[in-house]
Amino acid sequence: MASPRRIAGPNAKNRAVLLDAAEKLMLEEGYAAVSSRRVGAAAGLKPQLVHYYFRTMDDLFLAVFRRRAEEGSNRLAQMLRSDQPLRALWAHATDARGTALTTEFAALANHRKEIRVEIARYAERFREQQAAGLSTALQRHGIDPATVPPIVLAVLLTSVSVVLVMEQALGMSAGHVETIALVDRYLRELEPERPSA
Amino acid sequence: MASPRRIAGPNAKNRAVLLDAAEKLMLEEGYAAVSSRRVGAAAGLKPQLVHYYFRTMDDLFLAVFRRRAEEGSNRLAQMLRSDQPLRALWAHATDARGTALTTEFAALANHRKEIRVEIARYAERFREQQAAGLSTALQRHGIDPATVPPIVLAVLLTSVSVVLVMEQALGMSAGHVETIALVDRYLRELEPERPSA
DNA sequence: GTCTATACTTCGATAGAC
DNA sequence: GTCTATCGAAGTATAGAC
Repeated sequence: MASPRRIAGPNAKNRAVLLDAAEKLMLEEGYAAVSSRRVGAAAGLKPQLVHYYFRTMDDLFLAVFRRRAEEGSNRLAQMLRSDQPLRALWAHATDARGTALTTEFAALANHRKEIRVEIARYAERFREQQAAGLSTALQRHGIDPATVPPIVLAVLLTSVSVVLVMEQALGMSAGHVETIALVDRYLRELEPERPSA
Repeated sequence: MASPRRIAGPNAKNRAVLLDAAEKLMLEEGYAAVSSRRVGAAAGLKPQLVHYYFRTMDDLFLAVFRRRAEEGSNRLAQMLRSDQPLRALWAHATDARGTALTTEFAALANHRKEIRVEIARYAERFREQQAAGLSTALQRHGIDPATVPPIVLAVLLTSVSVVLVMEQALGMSAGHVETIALVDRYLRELEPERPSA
């Protein structure tokens, strides 16, 4: 049975401030740095307010995730509508900030059940949507989807970009430029034209 | 200036017990669960003993890492000597336990500088060694290393296996069997024969 | 509706006892 | 050489004041 404690409504004034602070902390110092005290300090508020706006710390994490998830879905749809969807997807996937946050959430999810199911559900939906978009893009380029199934392409795209970003954060670079060169070569074959201005 | 406190020698009797407990905790509940109290309890020892055998918690993490790293290097050399090195590498990379521990260390490294540099150094060495092994393996199979540079293959191998294992832990599966099928197809082309008994 | 005083738990680490 | 008593800081969360 959950606590009967009163909690702020979804549009309360300091909610967004706390969400911003939590996301920033998470990105710069990892999810373990996201404590009520640290978030409060970063937002210029008393730590107890975190528990007024979000019942538990997990609620806070979920709220941060949902805000980004919604944005991510919209961005994906937009990229798939562009005239160079493959290039757009690759550019977005290798954007360090976004992918780093995703990785941090994946690590967090590993030992928080409630968060895990929500992230997994979102990620699966994202992948299916991505694969569907890749499928139409490949057809438009005259590629037979039987050679490399679009869903496999989606897995590869995610895998390579996630690991490149992770390793970059660690200060690693072995094989990075060569891998990126290979992807670029592949992209040039499939989407040769620069977008018309 | 470090503390003048006395610390046990490297072969003190409870050291290995604590290392085992820490590694197990890390694997099952994530690095955040590795506190002196939890490790002590899991090892059946007083929590303060953790600080006798390891000056700081970071020292403990590094000791766990080094033990596995050494084993990993040996295993890699052994796999590269086998008659089906590609298959051996892939099987090892997709082993959930080993890769999960690696990922946990990567997450930990993200916000602990000392640990980060050591992990990065090891990972770079591991990749170079892997690429060198892949290079000879490909030559033996008559593949031109210019098509797909061995170091890129090493990056791809790591990327795909890391992400598959991570997602599996989250309960995701979209595209997994298809991706594994593609890798298997590739492996069958390169290393068609079952090893002779 | 918004915020604070406060309780209770767990953390890493050290000084010093055996 | 091995272990324990103990400290101060930080963690989450609640009850209740404004």
